[in-house]
Amino acid sequence: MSNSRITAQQVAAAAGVSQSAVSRVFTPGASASPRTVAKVQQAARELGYRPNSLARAMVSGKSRMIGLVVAYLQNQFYPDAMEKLSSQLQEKGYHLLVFLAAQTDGDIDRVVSEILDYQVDGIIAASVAMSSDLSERCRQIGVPLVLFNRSQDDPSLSSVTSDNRAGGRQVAEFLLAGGHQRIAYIAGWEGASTQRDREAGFVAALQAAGQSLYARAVGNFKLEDAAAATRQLFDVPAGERPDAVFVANDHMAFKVMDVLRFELGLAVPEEVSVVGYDDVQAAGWQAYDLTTVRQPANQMVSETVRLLLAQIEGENTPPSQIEIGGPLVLRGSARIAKGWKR
Amino acid sequence: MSNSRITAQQVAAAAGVSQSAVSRVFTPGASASPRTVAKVQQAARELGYRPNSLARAMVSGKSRMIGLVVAYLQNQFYPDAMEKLSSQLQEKGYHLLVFLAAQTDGDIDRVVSEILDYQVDGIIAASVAMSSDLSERCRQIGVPLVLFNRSQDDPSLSSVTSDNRAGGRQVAEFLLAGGHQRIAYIAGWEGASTQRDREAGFVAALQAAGQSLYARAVGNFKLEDAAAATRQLFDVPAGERPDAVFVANDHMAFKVMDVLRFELGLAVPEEVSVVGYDDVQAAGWQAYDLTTVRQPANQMVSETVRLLLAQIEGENTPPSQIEIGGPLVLRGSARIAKGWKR
DNA sequence: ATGAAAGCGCTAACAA
DNA sequence: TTGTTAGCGCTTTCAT
Repeated sequence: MSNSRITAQQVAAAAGVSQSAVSRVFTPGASASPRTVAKVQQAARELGYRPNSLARAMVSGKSRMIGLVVAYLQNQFYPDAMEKLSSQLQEKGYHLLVFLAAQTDGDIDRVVSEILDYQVDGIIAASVAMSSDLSERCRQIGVPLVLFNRSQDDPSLSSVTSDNRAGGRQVAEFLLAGGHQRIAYIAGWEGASTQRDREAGFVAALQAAGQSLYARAVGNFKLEDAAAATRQLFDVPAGERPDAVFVANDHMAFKVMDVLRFELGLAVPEEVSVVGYDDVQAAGWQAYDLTTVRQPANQMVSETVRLLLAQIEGENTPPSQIEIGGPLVLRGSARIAKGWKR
Repeated sequence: MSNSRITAQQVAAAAGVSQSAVSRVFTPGASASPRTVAKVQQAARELGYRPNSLARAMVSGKSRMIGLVVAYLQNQFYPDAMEKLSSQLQEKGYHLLVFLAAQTDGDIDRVVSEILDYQVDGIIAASVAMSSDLSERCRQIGVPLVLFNRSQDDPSLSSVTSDNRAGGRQVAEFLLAGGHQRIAYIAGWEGASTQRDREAGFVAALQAAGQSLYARAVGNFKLEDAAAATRQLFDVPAGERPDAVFVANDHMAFKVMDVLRFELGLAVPEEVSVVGYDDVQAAGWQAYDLTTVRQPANQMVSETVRLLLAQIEGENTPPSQIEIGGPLVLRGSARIAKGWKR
C-alpha cells in the first residue's frame, strides 16, 4: 500500500520476461525484440515503474551526479552561473548535488570528502581554493575536478575563468583614455586568483602608460568591507580624492556607488568614475548603470561542462586551464573619452 | 593504481576483522569493542577509507538526499533561501540534489520523476505548482513533499509561506495612512498563490477602508513585464497617475522604480510611493531604499526543514500549512504618515 | 561483541 | 535475442 516502489523484478513478472529483459529495455544501447520491448513497456507503465538510479549507479559505477561546491550565493554571478550549469547538465542527463562550503579551508576538505562519498562522477568547485591534498585525492579515485571562476598554479588542475588580466588591462586603458589622473583600486579577497589577476592586469597597464596606482584598499568581496574601503579612499580632502576607482567585482561596486553617492555625496561619474567586473544583471539596472567587464557566464559554463564531461566520458582528456575574454561594457558610471570605442 | 576506492572489505582484511565489523564501526548506533574500533579506525585512516553513501542508501533505504525543485534564481530571494536551506540541511547530514524546472507544467512532472529515481528522502518544491497526480505519487511511494513559498488548496500538502494576506493588508494600511488617494497594484504571475494572497489581502484592506484599487497591471514576476506594467499605469496624464504602487515582489519593484525615475522622470517617493514584497538584500541598498514586507527567509527555511525532517524521520507526522508573518520594513521609497509606527 | 550470510535493485558478462 | 548468474558495497539479521 504505502512505500511501494516497483522493482524491475515485479515488472518482469507482470510482463512474463526475465528481470534482465526489463533492464535491457530501460538501457539505451541494449538489444531487445520489439515484442519484448512492448510487453515490458506496457507492464512498466501500468505499474508505474522507473529504474532506481542509485542501484544503477552502484553497479555501473556512474551516478550521473556532479558535485558542486559553492561558497556563497550573495553575488548574483553565482546563482546565475549555477542556473545555467544545472540546466546544461540536466540536458546531458546529469544532476547537481550541491554543497555549500564555508570559506574556511578545513570546511572545504570536509565538504569535498562528503561529496566523494556520494560517488559523484565529477566535481565543479566554484570560487573555492582546493588543497593539493584534495585534488590529489580526486585524481587518485578518478573523479574529474574543474575549478570554476578560480584558477590555481597546479597545471594538473582544470579550470575555467574569464581572462582576468586582460579584463583588468581593459579597465586601465579605458580609465586612462578618459583622462583620469588619480586612479584607485578596491581589491577583492586577496586569496582569490581572480582578484590577483584583475589587479595585476590593471596595474601593469597603468604602469605601461607611465602612471601608477594612486590608492588601494581591500574590500574582500564583502559589502561591509567594500564600504569601509570606500570611506578609506574617499573620505579625505577633495584635492586628495581619487577621480576613478576600479572595483574588483560588481557586487562590491554597487556598495561603493551607494557610499560614494549617498554617504559621501559625490557624483558618479562627474566626480568619480566607477568600474566593476562581472556584468551581473544588476549592473544594467539604471539606478547603477555600471560600466563593467563582462564575464561571459554562458561560455564559461559551457566550457566547464564540456571539459568535465570530456574527462568523465572521454578516455584520457588532459586537464586544461581555459580563459575566456569578455568585453568592457560601457555604461554611465564612468566618464567616457571622446572617440573611445573598442 | 587509479580508480582505487577502498571498500569496507579491504579495511576488514587490513584490520583483521570481518567486513561487518567495519560497517558497525562506521554506523553511529552500533556495538563494537574499543579494541575493534581502534583497529578498524586505524586501518581505515591508513587506507583512506570512507563508506560509500550510495551503497548505504541502497540497503538502508535512506539516501540522505533531498530533492530541490526550483524555477529560477534571478530573484535574489531564492538563492538566499537556497543557501540557508543547504546549510541547515547539511548540518543534519542531508544534501540537496538540485533540479531546475522550466515553468511549463509538463517539465515539472518530468523533473520530479527524475528526482524520485534518485531515491531522495524528501522533496522541497520552491515556487512551483504541483499537479495532484504528482503529489499523489510522492505520497504513494512515501516521499514527503514540502512546498516552499507557495501553497495549494490541497490540505494533504505541506507548505511554508509568509503570511501573504497579512502582508498585503499591512501595505494597504500603510499607504492609506500615508494619505495616498490613487493606489495601484502591479501583480506577479497570476498562477502563484503568493501573488493571489498578497493581492487579496491588499485589496480587502483597501476596501475595508472604503477605498478601492485605482489601477492594476500584471508584471508576472518578470522584469520586462513589470516595466511594461509600469508604463501602462504611469505613462498617462499627470492627473490620472497613481500616487502609490504596491508591487508584488521586490525583484519587480526595482525595475518599476527604474522606469519611474529614469524613463518617466517621476520622483520616488515625492510623486509616487513604491512598496515591494520580500525584503531581499538589494531592497536595503541605498539606490533603491525600498519599503517592503519582509519574508523571514530564515524562519521559513527552518520551518521547511523541520517539517520535512519530521515527516522523514518521525512516525506519522501530519502535513501542515505554515504561514509566517513578517514586518513591513519602512525605508525611503514610500511617503510615511506622521506618527506611523506599528 | 563478532562473523557468516542474505540481500537492496540493478547491470553486465556469459550461455543458450 | 534471451535467461541465468554473479556481483556493485554496504547494512542487518542470525548464530555463535
